Amino acid sequence: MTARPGLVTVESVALRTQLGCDLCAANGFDLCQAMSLLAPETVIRVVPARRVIYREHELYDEVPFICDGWAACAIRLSNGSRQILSILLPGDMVSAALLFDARADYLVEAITDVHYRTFKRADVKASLFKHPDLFEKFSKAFIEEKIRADQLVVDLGRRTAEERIARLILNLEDRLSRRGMANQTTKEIDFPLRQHHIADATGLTPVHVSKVLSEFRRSGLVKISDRSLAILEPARFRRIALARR
Amino acid sequence: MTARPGLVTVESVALRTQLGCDLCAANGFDLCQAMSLLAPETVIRVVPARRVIYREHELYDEVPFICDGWAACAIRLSNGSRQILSILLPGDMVSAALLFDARADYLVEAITDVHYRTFKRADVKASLFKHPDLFEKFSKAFIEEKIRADQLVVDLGRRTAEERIARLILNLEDRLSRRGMANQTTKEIDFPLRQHHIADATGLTPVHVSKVLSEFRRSGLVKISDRSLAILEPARFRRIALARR
DNA sequence: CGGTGTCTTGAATACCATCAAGTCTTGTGG
DNA sequence: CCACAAGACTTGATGGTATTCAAGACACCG
Repeated sequence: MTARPGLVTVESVALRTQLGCDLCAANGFDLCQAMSLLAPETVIRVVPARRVIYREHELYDEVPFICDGWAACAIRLSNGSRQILSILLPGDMVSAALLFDARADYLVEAITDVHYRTFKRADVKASLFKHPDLFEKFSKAFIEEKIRADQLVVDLGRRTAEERIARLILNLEDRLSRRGMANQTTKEIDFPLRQHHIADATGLTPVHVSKVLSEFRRSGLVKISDRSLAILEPARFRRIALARR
Repeated sequence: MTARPGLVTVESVALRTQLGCDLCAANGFDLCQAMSLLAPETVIRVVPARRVIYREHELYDEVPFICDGWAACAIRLSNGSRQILSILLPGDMVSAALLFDARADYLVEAITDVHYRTFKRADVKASLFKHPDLFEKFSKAFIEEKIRADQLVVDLGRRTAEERIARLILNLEDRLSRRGMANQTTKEIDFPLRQHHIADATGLTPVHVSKVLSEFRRSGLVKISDRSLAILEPARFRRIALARR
């Protein structure tokens, strides 16, 4: 998910055709790979950080998948505040809900430079019936999405700021590891999130996120620098996140 | 969803066989009705209020549907606090996640006396492939579930206590109306929720729920008495719930 | 070099939790 | 049927967590 400047053109959206998923940062993660086998030739769109990929209240007949980079799927309120529903990593489908509901009120925004591709809603649905194994993969992805949403509800409803932030970080670390995107030895991960992303994902304010993270650093739990993160004391950190399982 | 004492036996779980859904309080709501056509003969279980229907960490090969009464689907933390993920009304499937994941950590508890039936996981999955229209209904139900979960995330992350409670009430009123379970003229609805249910559903404490509801009553917004509820000033009430859309 | 975005820190405040006491209702067993 | 226990709700006092407001440091970019 490091920037690949060569592909980011002056255009807000650059188009690029290629076979397969040579660039896939997620090492052929599950669902996206399975879909790619059925539709190997697609355009891959490239957008710079902070740009909107998917705007609420607009109609799309496509579902985006993240090939490279980080993005955020959020809901925006009329007063400007936002709640991030999920941080999207390479290999992630934006949301299974988009497959069946063309008018979901999601706002998807690139966090880093993002490469993404799309599959046509109708194509995906047709494939589901023809390929039971794809159906299985798809169901699993959807269930996982739902379970994570439910966990987020518990986090926001019943956990403190410290717990929420620690859990977010551990969650990301876990998801990156499963993609082979965490440094196996140093346990260091790319961490392009701004503090306001963390705030929007945890239902807090950027100011308070700053204070909690400072406290984490001061007590030697984590190291955050230069858009990368390392958990220095995994055991103690996990204890914060899982204090109340 | 009023109690039907005749069916509640001394047993904690009474069994009763019947054809179709004569008792269905949801007037043949959507998904459950569709399933019933495929499997008309089932047992209907009856449990008294406050009893557990589905316990976390246990394995089931069945998915429960609510025929009559109210239930709550929650996640419980080790310190005893709970977060209710959804209030289940007649016609509701407990959670589509149970269809694909036998080990979801949900705790389902009866709020009123509850009649429910179950369908075997394998049967449902098989039917999905054979009957595309059922697949459609099912997908819709799942998507709705997800969208409501996402909305709940926004509520807990970005809304005040007043907004959360008002939205919960309006949500329930809406869902009951669509089932023909709200009094068309008086706009009154059965409202068996205890304040601790509201607290667990909104991420608040029972004490604070009491204070907010008292304020709602004092300002003439709602009337709550005898386990039923009426929104006295819908316009003003909606303004609280939708202040920030 | 101004502008914008990011982060930090401190002070004041708001919102909601916690604690506690008391009322009232509901259910239960003697 | 009564006595007692448990659950449900209310209200006030107090406290803690997180927000809001504000100001300043720093980096990056055009």
